[in-house]
Amino acid sequence: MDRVVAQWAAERPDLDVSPMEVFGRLKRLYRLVDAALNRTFAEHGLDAASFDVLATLKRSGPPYRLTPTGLMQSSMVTSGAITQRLDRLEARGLVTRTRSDQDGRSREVALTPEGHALIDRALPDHLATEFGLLEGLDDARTAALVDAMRTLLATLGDSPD
Amino acid sequence: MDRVVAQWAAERPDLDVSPMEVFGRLKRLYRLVDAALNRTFAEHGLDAASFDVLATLKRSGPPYRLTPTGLMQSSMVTSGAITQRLDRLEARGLVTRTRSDQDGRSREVALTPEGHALIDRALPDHLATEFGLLEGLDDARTAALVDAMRTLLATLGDSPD
DNA sequence: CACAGTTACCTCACCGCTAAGGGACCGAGG
DNA sequence: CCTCGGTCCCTTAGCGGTGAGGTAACTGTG
Repeated sequence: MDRVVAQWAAERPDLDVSPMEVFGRLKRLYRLVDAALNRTFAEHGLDAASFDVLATLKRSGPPYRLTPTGLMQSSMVTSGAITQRLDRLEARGLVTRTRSDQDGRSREVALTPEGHALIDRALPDHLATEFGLLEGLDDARTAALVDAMRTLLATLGDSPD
Repeated sequence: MDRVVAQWAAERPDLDVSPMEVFGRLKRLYRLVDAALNRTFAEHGLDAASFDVLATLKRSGPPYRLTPTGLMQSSMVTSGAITQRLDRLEARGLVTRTRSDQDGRSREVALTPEGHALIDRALPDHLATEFGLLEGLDDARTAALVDAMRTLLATLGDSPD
């Protein structure tokens, strides 16, 4: 990224490209982190999308049931994407999908015992990977990073979750 | 994200999920930023992938020529993705693709006058959008953010660019 | 100079997501 | 009741990406 900024300074000295220091690194960091986390997911036969659903159900606590709409909101993807994720997880026997008693339009997605077991196995490994990535960052810098991201998220109107 | 961490504390109090404070926000921030930047790109008939290629060619300076391999390395995508991006840009007359004189396997991708004009129009708007996103972040926090990301990228073995 | 290995780019099958739209269902107001 | 707008989920076409593999061109070795 330093080289990118230097190139722009040579080619378009009239422009202030300093924001690229932030967003260029953000993109690069996201991609590398994503790849690193996916390697751990793959060890458990998962990918980020499947892990996301299982983890969301798990951390919702008993009775480990959510609607597709709830999962959609927590995942920042469209309803079509959730349908397909659930198709895959259901086919593997990791979740069940049943009609809601209260509302015939709604479905209830629940973790099966296999789903519970899988997320309980994968989660500690996932956290270990994340800890490993943070190894080089001392506590003060980590706190500063979280603080800055929290501020940016507020600017972007990040509501819940 | 605060709620996510609280949920895990209730459901799995044995696990330290503090890294999620970082990586959960990173993912969320990336997605929101990506969406915001894409809106600006769309105003110029572009998307992030096309902008990426045009900007890389532009900042490479005269003679504004790079090989597909060079573009691939700078973009962190596979060669197949670059081929398709170039297909689209070439069809729109924004770049040309010619055989290299020195190496018959290699191609030279160059900006056309239309490509130059488009990236020159889009870049200032793009930077304005980025400045807008950083509005709420003071200089010290911005510097801390860049510093932390730089450290993490080093951990992840980020080499050039 | 022949050949094996490497490099550069492209091709293709597949995958997950989006966006748009459809069907089933709910509930408030005539 | 019955209708009608709104909600919930699913379906589908299309898109951009990956990963594996193919072809053509270059290079170093004997």
